[in-house]
Amino acid sequence: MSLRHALLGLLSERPASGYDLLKRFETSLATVWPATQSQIYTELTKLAAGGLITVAAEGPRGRKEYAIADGGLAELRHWLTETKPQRNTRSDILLRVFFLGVLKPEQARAYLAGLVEMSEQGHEELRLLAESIDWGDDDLSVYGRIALEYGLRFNAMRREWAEWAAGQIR
Amino acid sequence: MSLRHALLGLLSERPASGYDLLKRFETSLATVWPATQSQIYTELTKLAAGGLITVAAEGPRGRKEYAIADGGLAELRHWLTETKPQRNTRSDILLRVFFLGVLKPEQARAYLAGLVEMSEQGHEELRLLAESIDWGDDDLSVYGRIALEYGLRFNAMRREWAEWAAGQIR
DNA sequence: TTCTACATGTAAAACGTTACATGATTTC
DNA sequence: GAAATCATGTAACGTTTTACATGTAGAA
Repeated sequence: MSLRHALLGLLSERPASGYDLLKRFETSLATVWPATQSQIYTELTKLAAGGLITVAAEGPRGRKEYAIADGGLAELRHWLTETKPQRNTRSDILLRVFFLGVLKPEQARAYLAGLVEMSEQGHEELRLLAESIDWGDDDLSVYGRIALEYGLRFNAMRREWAEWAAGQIR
Repeated sequence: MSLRHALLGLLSERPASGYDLLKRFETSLATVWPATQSQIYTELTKLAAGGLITVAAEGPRGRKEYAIADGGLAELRHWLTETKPQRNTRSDILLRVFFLGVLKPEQARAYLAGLVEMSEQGHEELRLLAESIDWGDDDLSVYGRIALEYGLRFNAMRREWAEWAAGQIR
């Protein structure tokens, strides 16, 4: 049920239309919480029906600009402070590792080499993104920077691990 | 669609019943690919209907022992070598970080402190697990060890990151 | 005028979780 | 004989993905 919280979170920053939010999901949230257009519009309708957000303005082409309501902000804070994050996230990358024994050693190493490359690319993309942003000391900058740093460290860790792992296979 | 591959992977090691497989999902695969009893039994029926696995033996209490068929092994190898792993995994842990700005700084730091603790616990659990296993040099040992090492490094990385992040919040 | 971007909505299918339902064998 | 474990199956519900469907406004 985190999609609704992701939407509330984005709307807590500033009012936005479904279309605006979709763009945010495709960029900053893409690596953390992917969501489709279909899902976003459906959930916005439900949130508005529940009074957690309101239609603050209507624009051209049927544009509806949503704003977070007091109840929505309370729900967002409740989620952040009172509910525990899920520990288990599915990782098909790691799941595959368990079964590499059915492949020939060189195929298993090739898989791990692919992970090295994926991690390098991921790291580089984030590095460029970090460079392109003019970081201030507002909330978005501070927490955006923290999330981005996680990505950098994660990719570096995975790269080193995959290199080490390839060396374990004889 | 990775549940079917997880099942094929486990059955490639040795024949097993739905019940046996459920236990494997609750232990070794729990952190990587959680699955419920309901899901497992349903998928096994489908895999058997598709000829990717067979009922190799029947035991007491209606026990059905499944074995992987040639087609299933081919499908498993195809998945491992020809399909790309998903990059984006949802992380509600990281999603929350984006929105910590709606909390008071001390609440945000408390959240990150919780992540430090979670990572320490995760690390410790894996360390004990690693100690308790008698590692050989068979496939399962080699790849199981590699997957476990990932968990250790991941938890260490996350712990250090969360500590650093808490220091970024004024 | 044509293309691109803006903008929304719904339906069907696939996947995942929770709950219900049942019963046999083994162990104490 | 009771309790724990082994063992399977299905129904209802919620979430996610893919696909279909439609139309407007602005830019070139």
